[in-house]
Amino acid sequence: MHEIVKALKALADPTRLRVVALLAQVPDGVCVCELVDALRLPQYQVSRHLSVLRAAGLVEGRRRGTWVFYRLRSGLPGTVTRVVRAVGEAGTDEPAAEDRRRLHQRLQWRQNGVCVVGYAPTRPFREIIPVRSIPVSKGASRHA
Amino acid sequence: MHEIVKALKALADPTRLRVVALLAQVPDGVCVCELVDALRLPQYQVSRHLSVLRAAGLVEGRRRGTWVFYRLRSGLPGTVTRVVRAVGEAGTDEPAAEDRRRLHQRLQWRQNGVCVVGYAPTRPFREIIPVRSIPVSKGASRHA
DNA sequence: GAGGTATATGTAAGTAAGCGCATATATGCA
DNA sequence: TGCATATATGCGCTTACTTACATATACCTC
Repeated sequence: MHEIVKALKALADPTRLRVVALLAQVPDGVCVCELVDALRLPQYQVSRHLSVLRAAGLVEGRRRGTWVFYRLRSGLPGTVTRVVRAVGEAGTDEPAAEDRRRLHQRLQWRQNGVCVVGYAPTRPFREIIPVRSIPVSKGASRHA
Repeated sequence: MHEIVKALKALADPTRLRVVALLAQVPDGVCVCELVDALRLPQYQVSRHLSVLRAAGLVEGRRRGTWVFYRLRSGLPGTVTRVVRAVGEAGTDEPAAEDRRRLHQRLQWRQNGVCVVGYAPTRPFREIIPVRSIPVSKGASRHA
């Protein structure tokens, strides 16, 4: 019961719902800067929300070089999984569609399946552009 | 999206989870005093939590004489329904079982399918006993 | 090591949520 | 009308959450 409450508390926030909806789109994981672009939120806010989700056991992050890729955790208790899945499918509605659009646009910039561009430095948000060229480091091509 | 956040916020509380798990047991509804006995919580707390769930659109209450019967609302958005259902099934674990046991014991006291006894006046909680005899009023036998 | 980029976090301020007590409202009955 | 029971709610207090800014940490490249 307590596990579920933790999960629900973590999910009971519009921004975190958006994050989960996006993560549900990319099973292999999304890096923070990609989320920043898709959500149009300041980086520290995205990180903070991710840490809440992580503390609740709903997501896990894996470092790959400078970047950290987050994805939904598998192997959660049945009830939690059902809730997360239901929430992930909430991407069927209005504003989530915009997030998804921006995310998929951003994913186009990946090289060898990994994120290689930063996020737009400051608000006001402008269209996403590649920031620098490929710093692909050792073993970068294994992920995704 | 906002509907879901409201629902999740309402569900993200251990007591309200217990309430929902109990309501999921009795589709026709449970009166407040029955919940008070099953949950072993002060009446004002149960009422308050029910009002939160009601404000979130998750439950509805119908008056029948002095009593108010609450039940899970039907016809919610798909995602919300899935979440509520998942949460309702959370009754599979530990402390929820005790709640269910007490609720079903309490439901035994019903006459013609309606609640006719009050709740144990004050804590410390003792075993549930009928408080007074049948005040069944007009049309009371239709419910449940 | 220096410098740059990506990500995380300490902290302070504003806001919301929960609890307890008392009390109000609503209904039934005499 | 008056009393009793069931339920709801206003209020103060405390605690938890959210945000924003600044800054720290981690990693890469040179």
